[in-house]
Amino acid sequence: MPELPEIASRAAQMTELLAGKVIQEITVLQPKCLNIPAAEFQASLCGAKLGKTTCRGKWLFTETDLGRLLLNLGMGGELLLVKPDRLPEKRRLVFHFTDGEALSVNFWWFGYAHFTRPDELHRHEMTARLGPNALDVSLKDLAAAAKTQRTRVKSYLLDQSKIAGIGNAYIHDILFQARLHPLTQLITLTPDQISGLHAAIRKGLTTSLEKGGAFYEVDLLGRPGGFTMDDILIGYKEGKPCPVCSTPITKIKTGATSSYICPHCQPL
DNA sequence: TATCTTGTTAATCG
DNA sequence: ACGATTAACAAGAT
Repeated sequence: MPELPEIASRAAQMTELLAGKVIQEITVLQPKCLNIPAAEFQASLCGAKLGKTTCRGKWLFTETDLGRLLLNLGMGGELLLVKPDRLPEKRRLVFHFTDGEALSVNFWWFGYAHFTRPDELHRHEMTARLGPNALDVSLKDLAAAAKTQRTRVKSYLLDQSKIAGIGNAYIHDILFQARLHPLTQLITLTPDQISGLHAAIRKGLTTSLEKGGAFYEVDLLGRPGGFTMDDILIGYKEGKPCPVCSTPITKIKTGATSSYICPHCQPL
C-alpha cells in the first residue's frame, strides 16, 4: 500500500479499529523486516496498549504505551484484522491481541516493521529525514523549493526527504495534470507551472484518498480501495488515447523507473 | 526463462 | 557537495 492515499486511509482505520487493543503475543515469520532481533521486538511490544496511528509519507506510526511501532508496507502489502483461525496464507508478522483478534502483516516485497522506545523516537534513521506530507506542502513551499532545487521534477516529487508520500504510481497522473514532462528541470518552471503542479499534487492524491485508496490494496477488513483504473487518467494506459488530445499514451524510461506520459501534452 | 514492479538505501561516477 | 545512475534487497505475476 505504497502511497499517501492508502497509507493515510489505513492510519485512520487503524486508529478506529485498533486503538485500545493490548498486544498479547507476536508471531514473527520473517525476522528480516525488523530493525531489532525478533526476541527483543516481541519482548518490547508484548503487553503494549495501542494508541492512535498516524502517518508520514509511506510510514505508519502506531503509538503504544511502551514505544512506537513503525510500519512501511514497501511495494505493496496487507494489514488484515482477523480472527486467529482466519489468518491469510501469506504473512510475515502477526500481532495477537488480548481480545482475541489478530493483526496480520504482509508485504509482497520489501517492507519494514520497526520498533522504537519512547526515548529513542528521534533516532529512527529511516523516518528522521522525511519531509512534510505531500498534502501539507503549501504553494509557497513548493515555489521556494523550485527556485533552488536543481533536479528533475519527477526526482523531486519522489524524494521523500523533500515531499513525503508520492510514489511511482500516482506521479503519472500528477505530472499529466500539471502538463509537465517528468524530466523537466524543476528550476525552469514558471510560476504558473508551479501552481499547476501544486494543484495537481493535491488533486491526484485527494481523489484517491477520498475513495479509501487504490483498488489494488485492501483495508484492514479486506475491502479494496475505491480508486480504480477508471479514475486514472493516463498511468498504466500505454497506447490508449490521451483524454485531452487523443494522442496515444507512451511509456518511457525515466532513470530507474518508468513513466507514462502523453507526448503531446507533456513535451520536454 | 526473462522481465516487470506501488520502496528505500548504499555505492559509484561525473 | 550534489545530482544521476545502478545495484541490492525478503516476491509474485505475466
